Amino acid sequence: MNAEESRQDPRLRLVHRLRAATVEFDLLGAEFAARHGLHPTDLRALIALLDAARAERPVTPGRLGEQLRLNSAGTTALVDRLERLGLVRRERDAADRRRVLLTVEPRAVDLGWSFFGPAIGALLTAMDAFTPAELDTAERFLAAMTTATADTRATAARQQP
Amino acid sequence: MNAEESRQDPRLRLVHRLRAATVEFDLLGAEFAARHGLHPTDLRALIALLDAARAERPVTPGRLGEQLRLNSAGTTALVDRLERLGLVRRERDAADRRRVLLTVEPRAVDLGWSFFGPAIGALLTAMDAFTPAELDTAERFLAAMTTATADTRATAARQQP
DNA sequence: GCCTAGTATCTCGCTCAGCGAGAGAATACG
DNA sequence: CGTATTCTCTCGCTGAGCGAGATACTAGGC
Repeated sequence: MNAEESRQDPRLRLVHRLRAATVEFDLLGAEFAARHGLHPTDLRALIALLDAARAERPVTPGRLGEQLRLNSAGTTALVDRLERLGLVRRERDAADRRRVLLTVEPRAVDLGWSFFGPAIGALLTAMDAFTPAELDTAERFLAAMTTATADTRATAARQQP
Repeated sequence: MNAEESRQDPRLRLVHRLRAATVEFDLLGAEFAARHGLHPTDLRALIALLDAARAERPVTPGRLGEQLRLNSAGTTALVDRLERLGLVRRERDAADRRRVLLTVEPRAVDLGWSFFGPAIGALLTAMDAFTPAELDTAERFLAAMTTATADTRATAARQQP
Protein backbone atom coordinates (compact mmCIF):
# COMPACT_ATOMS: atom_id res chain seq x y z
CA MET A 1 0.00 0.00 0.00
CA ASN A 2 1.18 3.52 -0.68
CA ALA A 3 -0.08 7.01 0.08
CA GLU A 4 -2.08 7.34 -3.12
CA GLU A 5 -4.03 4.14 -2.69
CA SER A 6 -4.69 4.88 0.92
CA ARG A 7 -6.55 8.06 0.23
CA GLN A 8 -8.85 6.34 -2.20
CA ASP A 9 -9.75 3.31 -0.11
CA PRO A 10 -13.03 4.09 1.64
CA ARG A 11 -12.05 1.87 4.55
CA LEU A 12 -9.22 4.28 5.12
CA ARG A 13 -11.76 6.77 6.37
CA LEU A 14 -12.41 4.37 9.21
CA VAL A 15 -8.74 4.26 10.09
CA HIS A 16 -8.81 8.00 10.20
CA ARG A 17 -11.90 7.95 12.40
CA LEU A 18 -10.14 5.65 14.83
CA ARG A 19 -7.19 7.96 15.00
CA ALA A 20 -9.42 10.98 15.43
CA ALA A 21 -11.23 9.29 18.31
CA THR A 22 -7.91 8.40 19.94
CA VAL A 23 -6.63 11.94 19.59
CA GLU A 24 -9.85 13.31 21.08
CA PHE A 25 -9.64 11.03 24.11
CA ASP A 26 -6.02 11.95 24.64
CA LEU A 27 -6.83 15.64 24.45
CA LEU A 28 -9.59 15.23 27.01
CA GLY A 29 -7.16 13.45 29.31
CA ALA A 30 -4.52 16.13 28.83
CA GLU A 31 -7.09 18.82 29.52
CA PHE A 32 -8.12 17.17 32.75
CA ALA A 33 -4.55 16.51 33.84
CA ALA A 34 -3.42 20.06 33.20
CA ARG A 35 -6.40 21.47 35.07
CA HIS A 36 -5.64 19.47 38.19
CA GLY A 37 -1.90 20.01 38.10
CA LEU A 38 -1.28 16.42 37.11
CA HIS A 39 1.21 15.20 34.55
CA PRO A 40 0.14 12.74 31.87
CA THR A 41 1.92 9.99 33.75
CA ASP A 42 0.09 10.89 36.94
CA LEU A 43 -3.24 10.54 35.17
CA ARG A 44 -2.28 7.19 33.69
CA ALA A 45 -1.23 6.08 37.16
CA LEU A 46 -4.51 7.31 38.64
CA ILE A 47 -6.46 5.33 36.05
CA ALA A 48 -4.44 2.20 36.73
CA LEU A 49 -4.89 2.63 40.48
CA LEU A 50 -8.64 3.14 40.22
CA ASP A 51 -8.96 0.11 37.95
CA ALA A 52 -7.03 -1.96 40.46
CA ALA A 53 -9.05 -0.63 43.37
CA ARG A 54 -12.31 -1.50 41.62
CA ALA A 55 -11.06 -5.02 40.98
CA GLU A 56 -9.83 -5.11 44.59
CA ARG A 57 -6.38 -5.92 43.31
CA PRO A 58 -3.56 -4.73 45.58
CA VAL A 59 -1.01 -2.48 43.88
CA THR A 60 2.66 -2.09 44.78
CA PRO A 61 5.02 0.56 43.40
CA GLY A 62 6.74 -2.19 41.45
CA ARG A 63 3.59 -3.27 39.63
CA LEU A 64 2.54 0.28 38.95
CA GLY A 65 5.91 1.22 37.51
CA GLU A 66 5.95 -1.88 35.34
CA GLN A 67 2.55 -1.02 33.93
CA LEU A 68 3.60 2.55 33.16
CA ARG A 69 7.04 1.50 31.93
CA LEU A 70 8.88 3.54 34.54
CA ASN A 71 12.01 2.40 36.30
CA SER A 72 12.10 2.18 40.05
CA ALA A 73 13.44 5.69 40.58
CA GLY A 74 10.76 7.22 38.42
CA THR A 75 8.13 5.13 40.15
CA THR A 76 9.21 6.34 43.57
CA ALA A 77 9.00 9.93 42.36
CA LEU A 78 5.55 9.27 40.87
CA VAL A 79 4.23 7.78 44.10
CA ASP A 80 5.77 10.69 46.00
CA ARG A 81 3.81 13.12 43.84
CA LEU A 82 0.55 11.22 44.19
CA GLU A 83 1.05 10.96 47.92
CA ARG A 84 1.81 14.68 48.19
CA LEU A 85 -1.43 15.37 46.31
CA GLY A 86 -3.31 13.24 48.80
CA LEU A 87 -4.47 10.80 46.14
CA VAL A 88 -2.72 7.72 47.45
CA ARG A 89 -1.27 6.33 50.67
CA ARG A 90 1.74 4.08 51.21
CA GLU A 91 1.32 1.17 53.59
CA ARG A 92 3.84 -1.52 54.42
CA ASP A 93 2.51 -4.97 53.63
CA ALA A 94 2.26 -6.89 56.89
CA ALA A 95 2.82 -10.22 55.15
CA ASP A 96 5.92 -9.23 53.16
CA ARG A 97 7.50 -6.26 54.83
CA ARG A 98 9.67 -5.39 51.83
CA ARG A 99 6.52 -4.44 50.01
CA VAL A 100 4.56 -1.23 50.01
CA LEU A 101 0.87 -1.36 49.18
CA LEU A 102 -0.71 1.65 47.55
CA THR A 103 -4.23 2.47 48.65
CA VAL A 104 -6.21 5.14 46.85
CA GLU A 105 -7.75 7.85 48.98
CA PRO A 106 -11.44 8.73 48.56
CA ARG A 107 -10.26 11.97 47.06
CA ALA A 108 -8.72 10.08 44.14
CA VAL A 109 -11.99 8.25 43.50
CA ASP A 110 -13.86 11.54 43.50
CA LEU A 111 -11.32 13.06 41.17
CA GLY A 112 -11.56 10.10 38.83
CA TRP A 113 -15.34 10.30 38.70
CA SER A 114 -15.32 14.03 38.16
CA PHE A 115 -13.33 13.28 35.04
CA PHE A 116 -14.84 10.07 33.73
CA GLY A 117 -18.39 10.66 34.87
CA PRO A 118 -19.30 13.42 32.40
CA ALA A 119 -17.33 11.80 29.60
CA ILE A 120 -18.98 8.43 30.11
CA GLY A 121 -22.37 10.08 30.42
CA ALA A 122 -21.90 11.84 27.11
CA LEU A 123 -20.83 8.62 25.42
CA LEU A 124 -23.81 6.69 26.77
CA THR A 125 -26.17 9.42 25.66
CA ALA A 126 -24.66 9.39 22.19
CA MET A 127 -25.19 5.62 22.08
CA ASP A 128 -28.94 6.11 22.37
CA ALA A 129 -28.98 6.92 18.66
CA PHE A 130 -27.95 3.34 17.86
CA THR A 131 -29.91 0.10 17.98
CA PRO A 132 -28.68 -2.78 20.15
CA ALA A 133 -27.66 -4.64 16.99
CA GLU A 134 -25.62 -1.67 15.82
CA LEU A 135 -23.94 -1.34 19.19
CA ASP A 136 -23.09 -5.01 19.01
CA THR A 137 -21.49 -4.47 15.61
CA ALA A 138 -19.54 -1.50 16.95
CA GLU A 139 -18.29 -3.56 19.85
CA ARG A 140 -17.10 -6.36 17.59
CA PHE A 141 -15.48 -3.81 15.33
CA LEU A 142 -13.59 -2.12 18.15
CA ALA A 143 -12.47 -5.47 19.49
CA ALA A 144 -11.18 -6.46 16.05
CA MET A 145 -9.30 -3.20 15.60
CA THR A 146 -7.76 -3.42 19.06
CA THR A 147 -6.63 -6.96 18.41
CA ALA A 148 -5.16 -6.01 15.04
CA THR A 149 -3.25 -3.15 16.64
CA ALA A 150 -2.02 -5.32 19.48
CA ASP A 151 -0.82 -7.89 16.95
CA THR A 152 1.04 -5.23 15.00
CA ARG A 153 2.70 -4.09 18.18
CA ALA A 154 3.61 -7.62 19.19
CA THR A 155 5.07 -8.29 15.73
CA ALA A 156 7.10 -5.10 15.86
CA ALA A 157 8.34 -5.94 19.32
CA ARG A 158 9.40 -9.40 18.20
CA GLN A 159 11.42 -8.10 15.28
CA GLN A 160 13.63 -5.87 17.37
CA PRO A 161 13.27 -6.46 21.10
CA MET B 1 -24.52 7.72 37.31
CA ASN B 2 -22.33 6.02 39.88
CA ALA B 3 -19.77 3.23 39.86
CA GLU B 4 -22.29 0.48 40.63
CA GLU B 5 -24.67 1.33 37.82
CA SER B 6 -21.84 1.69 35.38
CA ARG B 7 -20.64 -1.83 35.75
CA GLN B 8 -24.09 -3.23 35.06
CA ASP B 9 -24.87 -1.18 31.98
CA PRO B 10 -23.95 -3.30 28.97
CA ARG B 11 -23.18 -0.18 26.96
CA LEU B 12 -20.40 0.40 29.44
CA ARG B 13 -18.53 -2.45 27.84
CA LEU B 14 -18.35 -0.30 24.73
CA VAL B 15 -16.87 2.58 26.67
CA HIS B 16 -14.27 0.18 27.95
CA ARG B 17 -13.59 -1.04 24.41
CA LEU B 18 -13.02 2.51 23.28
CA ARG B 19 -10.58 3.11 26.06
CA ALA B 20 -8.80 -0.16 25.37
CA ALA B 21 -8.42 0.78 21.71
CA THR B 22 -7.04 4.18 22.67
CA VAL B 23 -4.54 2.63 25.06
CA GLU B 24 -3.44 0.15 22.41
CA PHE B 25 -2.84 2.87 19.81
CA ASP B 26 -0.91 4.91 22.32
CA LEU B 27 1.24 1.95 23.22
CA LEU B 28 1.99 1.29 19.57
CA GLY B 29 3.01 4.90 19.15
CA ALA B 30 5.19 4.80 22.24
CA GLU B 31 6.81 1.60 21.02
CA PHE B 32 7.62 3.15 17.67
CA ALA B 33 8.87 6.39 19.20
CA ALA B 34 11.14 4.64 21.67
CA ARG B 35 12.60 2.43 18.96
CA HIS B 36 13.57 5.37 16.79
CA GLY B 37 14.89 7.53 19.59
CA LEU B 38 11.92 9.87 19.35
CA HIS B 39 10.03 11.37 22.23
CA PRO B 40 6.23 11.22 22.30
CA THR B 41 6.12 14.88 21.35
CA ASP B 42 8.43 14.28 18.40
CA LEU B 43 6.09 11.58 17.11
CA ARG B 44 3.07 13.83 17.46
CA ALA B 45 4.94 16.51 15.61
CA LEU B 46 5.93 14.07 12.87
CA ILE B 47 2.29 13.06 12.43
CA ALA B 48 1.18 16.68 12.26
CA LEU B 49 3.92 17.50 9.75
CA LEU B 50 3.08 14.54 7.53
CA ASP B 51 -0.62 15.43 7.64
CA ALA B 52 0.20 18.98 6.65
CA ALA B 53 2.57 17.85 3.90
CA ARG B 54 -0.09 15.56 2.43
CA ALA B 55 -2.59 18.41 2.43
CA GLU B 56 0.14 20.64 0.96
CA ARG B 57 -0.37 23.01 3.84
CA PRO B 58 2.74 25.01 4.79
CA VAL B 59 3.79 24.64 8.42
CA THR B 60 5.63 27.17 10.53
CA PRO B 61 7.09 26.57 13.99
CA GLY B 62 4.36 28.76 15.37
CA ARG B 63 1.53 26.64 13.97
CA LEU B 64 3.22 23.42 14.97
CA GLY B 65 3.75 24.57 18.54
CA GLU B 66 0.18 25.75 18.80
CA GLN B 67 -1.11 22.37 17.66
CA LEU B 68 1.09 20.52 20.15
CA ARG B 69 0.44 23.03 22.93
CA LEU B 70 4.09 23.96 23.32
CA ASN B 71 5.32 27.46 23.98
CA SER B 72 7.77 29.08 21.63
CA ALA B 73 10.87 27.92 23.50
CA GLY B 74 9.71 24.34 23.55
CA THR B 75 8.79 24.54 19.88
CA THR B 76 12.24 25.79 18.93
CA ALA B 77 13.82 22.92 20.85
CA LEU B 78 11.47 20.45 19.15
CA VAL B 79 12.30 21.71 15.67
CA ASP B 80 15.99 21.63 16.60
CA ARG B 81 15.65 17.95 17.47
CA LEU B 82 13.73 17.10 14.32
CA GLU B 83 16.26 18.99 12.23
CA ARG B 84 19.15 17.24 13.93
CA LEU B 85 17.51 13.92 13.12
CA GLY B 86 17.25 14.96 9.48
CA LEU B 87 13.45 14.71 9.47
CA VAL B 88 12.72 18.34 8.75
CA ARG B 89 14.37 21.41 7.24
CA ARG B 90 14.00 25.07 8.15
CA GLU B 91 13.55 27.54 5.33
CA ARG B 92 12.94 31.26 5.58
CA ASP B 93 9.70 32.28 3.89
CA ALA B 94 10.61 34.56 0.96
CA ALA B 95 7.29 36.39 1.20
CA ASP B 96 7.39 37.13 4.94
CA ARG B 97 10.94 36.91 6.09
CA ARG B 98 9.99 36.73 9.75
CA ARG B 99 8.61 33.29 9.07
CA VAL B 100 10.29 29.92 8.91
CA LEU B 101 8.68 27.19 6.83
CA LEU B 102 9.18 23.61 7.85
CA THR B 103 9.57 21.12 5.03
CA VAL B 104 9.64 17.41 5.77
CA GLU B 105 12.54 15.44 4.36
CA PRO B 106 11.89 12.24 2.40
CA ARG B 107 13.36 10.40 5.34
CA ALA B 108 10.48 11.57 7.52
CA VAL B 109 7.93 10.28 5.01
CA ASP B 110 9.68 6.92 4.92
CA LEU B 111 9.79 6.81 8.69
CA GLY B 112 6.10 7.64 8.89
CA TRP B 113 5.15 4.91 6.48
CA SER B 114 7.33 2.37 8.20
CA PHE B 115 5.19 3.04 11.25
CA PHE B 116 1.72 3.54 9.82
CA GLY B 117 2.01 1.17 6.89
CA PRO B 118 1.95 -2.11 8.83
CA ALA B 119 -0.57 -0.78 11.35
CA ILE B 120 -2.95 0.41 8.64
CA GLY B 121 -2.49 -2.81 6.73
CA ALA B 122 -3.43 -4.84 9.77
CA LEU B 123 -6.51 -2.70 10.39
CA LEU B 124 -7.66 -3.01 6.77
CA THR B 125 -7.19 -6.76 6.86
CA ALA B 126 -9.19 -6.99 10.05
CA MET B 127 -11.96 -5.01 8.36
CA ASP B 128 -12.41 -7.76 5.79
CA ALA B 129 -14.41 -9.66 8.38
CA PHE B 130 -17.13 -7.00 8.26
CA THR B 131 -19.76 -6.24 5.64
CA PRO B 132 -19.90 -2.77 4.07
CA ALA B 133 -23.06 -2.08 6.05
CA GLU B 134 -21.34 -3.00 9.28
CA LEU B 135 -18.35 -0.82 8.45
CA ASP B 136 -20.75 2.02 7.80
CA THR B 137 -22.31 1.49 11.21
CA ALA B 138 -18.88 1.43 12.81
CA GLU B 139 -17.95 4.67 11.10
CA ARG B 140 -21.10 6.41 12.28
CA PHE B 141 -20.49 5.05 15.77
CA LEU B 142 -16.93 6.32 15.92
CA ALA B 143 -17.99 9.70 14.61
CA ALA B 144 -20.70 9.93 17.28
CA MET B 145 -18.29 8.97 20.06
CA THR B 146 -15.68 11.44 18.86
CA THR B 147 -18.25 14.21 18.75
CA ALA B 148 -19.52 13.36 22.22
CA THR B 149 -15.99 13.44 23.61
CA ALA B 150 -15.19 16.69 21.85
CA ASP B 151 -18.35 18.21 23.30
CA THR B 152 -17.40 17.07 26.79
CA ARG B 153 -14.00 18.65 26.35
CA ALA B 154 -15.47 21.88 25.06
CA THR B 155 -17.91 22.03 27.97
CA ALA B 156 -15.13 21.43 30.46
CA ALA B 157 -12.98 24.07 28.81
CA ARG B 158 -15.82 26.57 28.99
CA GLN B 159 -16.40 26.06 32.70
CA GLN B 160 -12.85 26.92 33.67
CA PRO B 161 -10.80 28.43 30.84
C1' DG C 1 10.28 58.02 4.02
C1' DC C 2 9.92 57.20 9.16
C1' DC C 3 8.24 55.85 13.48
C1' DT C 4 5.40 52.82 16.16
C1' DA C 5 2.90 48.68 16.96
C1' DG C 6 2.48 44.05 15.99
C1' DT C 7 4.17 39.38 14.72
C1' DA C 8 7.40 35.32 14.22
C1' DT C 9 11.22 33.10 15.89
C1' DC C 10 14.99 32.26 18.82
C1' DT C 11 18.05 32.56 23.33
C1' DC C 12 18.78 32.15 28.23
C1' DG C 13 18.08 30.36 32.71
C1' DC C 14 15.31 27.45 35.24
C1' DT C 15 12.21 23.46 36.95
C1' DC C 16 11.21 18.94 37.26
C1' DA C 17 10.10 14.05 35.20
C1' DG C 18 12.57 10.07 34.35
C1' DC C 19 17.02 7.25 33.93
C1' DG C 20 21.15 4.43 35.62
C1' DA C 21 23.55 2.82 39.41
C1' DG C 22 23.51 1.24 43.61
C1' DA C 23 22.26 1.13 48.81
C1' DG C 24 19.22 -0.69 52.37
C1' DA C 25 15.86 -3.84 54.18
C1' DA C 26 13.35 -7.93 54.21
C1' DT C 27 12.41 -12.72 52.57
C1' DA C 28 13.52 -17.40 50.54
C1' DC C 29 16.22 -21.24 50.12
C1' DG C 30 20.22 -24.05 50.27
C1' DC D 1 22.62 -19.55 59.34
C1' DG D 2 24.41 -17.25 55.34
C1' DT D 3 23.97 -16.31 50.61
C1' DA D 4 21.02 -15.09 46.82
C1' DT D 5 16.90 -12.77 45.61
C1' DT D 6 13.30 -9.37 45.75
C1' DC D 7 11.36 -4.80 46.72
C1' DT D 8 11.80 -0.10 47.50
C1' DC D 9 14.20 4.04 47.94
C1' DT D 10 18.36 7.57 47.36
C1' DC D 11 21.68 10.07 44.61
C1' DG D 12 23.36 12.40 40.66
C1' DC D 13 22.43 13.31 36.03
C1' DT D 14 20.10 14.31 31.35
C1' DG D 15 16.98 16.61 28.80
C1' DA D 16 11.98 18.33 27.61
C1' DG D 17 9.36 22.21 28.36
C1' DC D 18 8.34 26.88 30.62
C1' DG D 19 8.65 32.12 31.39
C1' DA D 20 10.82 36.15 30.15
C1' DG D 21 12.87 38.70 27.04
C1' DA D 22 15.90 39.62 22.78
C1' DT D 23 16.00 39.93 17.77
C1' DA D 24 14.36 40.47 13.19
C1' DC D 25 11.02 41.60 10.15
C1' DT D 26 6.32 43.63 8.42
C1' DA D 27 2.28 46.84 8.38
C1' DG D 28 0.07 51.11 8.80
C1' DG D 29 -0.60 55.96 10.14
C1' DC D 30 1.51 60.33 9.59
